Parts: sequence; C-alpha cells; structure tokens
Amino acid sequence: MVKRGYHHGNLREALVDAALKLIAEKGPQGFTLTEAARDADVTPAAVYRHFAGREDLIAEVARQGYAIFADLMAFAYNDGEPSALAAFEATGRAYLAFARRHPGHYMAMFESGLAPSDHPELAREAARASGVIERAAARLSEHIPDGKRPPPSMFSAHIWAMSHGIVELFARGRPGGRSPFPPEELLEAGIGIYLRGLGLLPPDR
Amino acid sequence: MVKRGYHHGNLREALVDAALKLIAEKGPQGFTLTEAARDADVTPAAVYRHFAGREDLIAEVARQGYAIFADLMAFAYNDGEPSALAAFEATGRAYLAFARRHPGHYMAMFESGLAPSDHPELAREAARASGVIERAAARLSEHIPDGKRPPPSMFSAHIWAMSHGIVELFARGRPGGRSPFPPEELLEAGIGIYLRGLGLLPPDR
DNA sequence: TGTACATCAGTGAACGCGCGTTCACTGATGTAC
DNA sequence: TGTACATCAGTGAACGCGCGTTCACTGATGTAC
Repeated sequence: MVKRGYHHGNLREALVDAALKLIAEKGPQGFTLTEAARDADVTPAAVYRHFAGREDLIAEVARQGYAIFADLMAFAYNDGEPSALAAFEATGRAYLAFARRHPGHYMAMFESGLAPSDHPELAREAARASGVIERAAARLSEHIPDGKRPPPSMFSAHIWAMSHGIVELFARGRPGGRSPFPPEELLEAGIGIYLRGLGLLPPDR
Repeated sequence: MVKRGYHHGNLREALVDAALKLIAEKGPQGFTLTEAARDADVTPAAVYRHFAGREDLIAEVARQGYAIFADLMAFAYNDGEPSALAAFEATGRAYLAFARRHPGHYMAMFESGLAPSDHPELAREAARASGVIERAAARLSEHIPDGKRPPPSMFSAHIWAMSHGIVELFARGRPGGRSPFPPEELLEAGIGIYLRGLGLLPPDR
C-alpha cells in the first residue's frame, strides 16, 4: 500500500477501479459504496466529492463498460473486412471476450438493473454499442439470398441473445455445476448453425 | 386482510408466496427475510420455524421453480408428439411462457446466484429439468440428416442460451428502452432459423 | 366427554452490524500579486 | 522568490435505518388416558 497525503490525487478513477473489482466479486447488488471507499483508502464521505451516490458510481462503471464494449465491437467488426460474414462472426467472439475480460463492467451493464434513461451519458454509450452491432447485421443482411430475409435488427437480437445467454448460463458456474462445452466453442458453433439457417453458409462443411 | 389466531396455519407456504412476490418485484438480492415475514403478517423470528434462514427460503423458491419448470417442459414436449420437431419447438415456447408467468421463480432460479450444490433438493430438481430438455434434443438429433450433427447437449445448450438471453435482454426492460420485437416472435424466429441451419427445416418456406 | 399434559408454532425484545448519507471542519494545493 | 488567500478534496463524527439472527417465553393445538 502506497502512502499518500491528505489528497488522494486520483480518487475518482480509484473508486471506479474498486467498484469494478467488487462488482465482479459480489455482483452489483452486493457492492457497497462504503467498501469501495475502504478499498480506495478513503472515508465514505469522500466519495460524494466525485459521485452523487452509490447508484451514480455504478452507472459510471456501466457507462465506461459500454464505451469499451462499443470500441471493441467496432474494432472486431473492422468495417466489414475481410468479409461481411467473417466480420460478423468476429463481433460474436468479441462479445464473449469482453464478458470474460471485463466481468465488473459486464455485470454493471447487464445485471445491475439500473435504468439507462436515468443516466443520459450511460444511455448514449449504450446506444452507440447497439449501433455497431446493428450496422454489422445490416451489412451482412445484404448477402442473404432469400427474399424473405428477416429484419437485420432481428437477427442481431438473436445473436446478442445467444451470446448473452451463453455468458450467463455457461461462462459462469450457474446451473448444477459447469458448462458442457467451452463457451467460446459453444458460441462459435451456435453462430455457425444460425448463419447456415440464414443461407449465409453452405449447408454442409 | 383475514384475521388469524396465534398460529398461522400455513406459514411455510405463505412465506414462499411472499418471497415469490418480493423477488419478482425487487430481484433476489433486494428480497429481505424481514419483509417476507411482514408480508405474511408474522414476526421475522417465526420464519426460523420453517427455514434455516434467508438463503434457505430463496433456495426453496428456486426448488419449486425448477419443479414447475421441469413439469412444464415435459408437458410441452409431450413425448415427442406429434413430431420430434414440433415438440422441440413447443419446449422453446414453454420456456418463455414460464419466465413470463413465474418471474419470481425464474429469478430465484437463474439470478439469485446461489450454488445448487449447497442445496441438494434444488440440485435434484434442476437436474430433472435439464434432463427433459436434453432428452428432447437427443430425440430431435436422430432426425438430423448430416453425418456431422453436433452433440444433442450442444444444441440444447444453444436453444437454452438463446431463450435465456431473450428473457434477460428483451422480455424485461433492459437495454436502452424496450424490445425491438415481441419476445415470443423473436424466439420463434430464432429457433426456426437455427433449426434450418441444422437441416431440420427446408431451406425456404 | 373431560382433563392433564406434551408439543411446537409464533412472540417480542434484544443483539451487533454495516449501510448510505449529512455536516461542519481541516489542511493541502495552486494562483495572484 | 515570497506571501496571502481562495479553492476544494478529504476528514471524522454522527444520524437513522433495516437487516439477519438468537433467545427465553407464551399460548394454541391435539393427543393420551
């Protein structure tokens, strides 16, 4: 533990880091403002110099999470190169990688139960992230042969839902023990089968 | 409010009911034993005549949830009639219907974070529910034409994950507002595309 | 049918606890002159 | 370079609160005789 003077110097960031750690450990509900303050080696009251309160701190964590998430998805998508299909599959992998590498952010974003509408900055970043995914789906949609293609926002929702479900059910220790398969493999296979169903992959390979 | 004497008569059940209501309202983490007792018009200490404590009450709710869930899935599956395919699709619909009609149970089962291994009765019911789904997948698997069919437990995991993801992301009010589609429609379409990808449905219809 | 008594479901008071938030304050920092 | 002073990040004590759990108890129920 590094000694410090009366002023912390970087408390806001330190509190976000502490919140990330605590949320990853105990979930957004188990997280307490007091413990975050303790973790940052500061009085609980000091938190109020930087955040409006407990919920506001969680919202900031979620906001940063969406920002990272959106960047990561955009990077994975890579403007649809080398192909709309490959790029789309990469976003699926990126989703899982994000959940794995940023569990605190992920939980604050999807399991904290806070209303984005109460936190405009949060809502903005969340919308940006959705935008990336939906654009990827729209581009891919152009390659669907069948005239009866589903709306892009529908199949981006399908992929998002499957990814999220795999994270929640199998990438943590939920039902009755462990996952039947490595989550990455499970998602890769699932997306493959799904895209084949859309006519975007040959029926056998 | 019905008046009652010194003995409640049916406290155990009343507490489970109260827990169901409260969990559905505030989530498993926001649920308190004290409030459940208040709801059942009883002193908090009375709860300890029927449950080992707070967590034990939540576990009982989850256990009952898995029991209902397993029965519902088995009923929907209907022994694979009229066809393995139709029966499988019916279990998907049943999943969503269960989440909708039994939110308290659903949350206790999938969002409470309690370890089934700590509650043997819970683990037993959970395993029974998994069994129904996996048996349905295994029966359906026999109809997959391709030699390279995935293991049944894998595609039951896919369907489960997509269903769960749709519940979490779109059947409640999560990201940035509301669902882009009715969850039922979303799941139905998703399962359809997925099964087409498995070669179980004709490529166009 | 009546009585004695064991059982045990629920009471009520108490406990220690940690929480989120407020408040007047203090002391380090950095800027103006 | 030195001094006065405004700023404001962090302190520490206090608050009221509701929580989960314990304990000795009480009073309704139902069973044995």
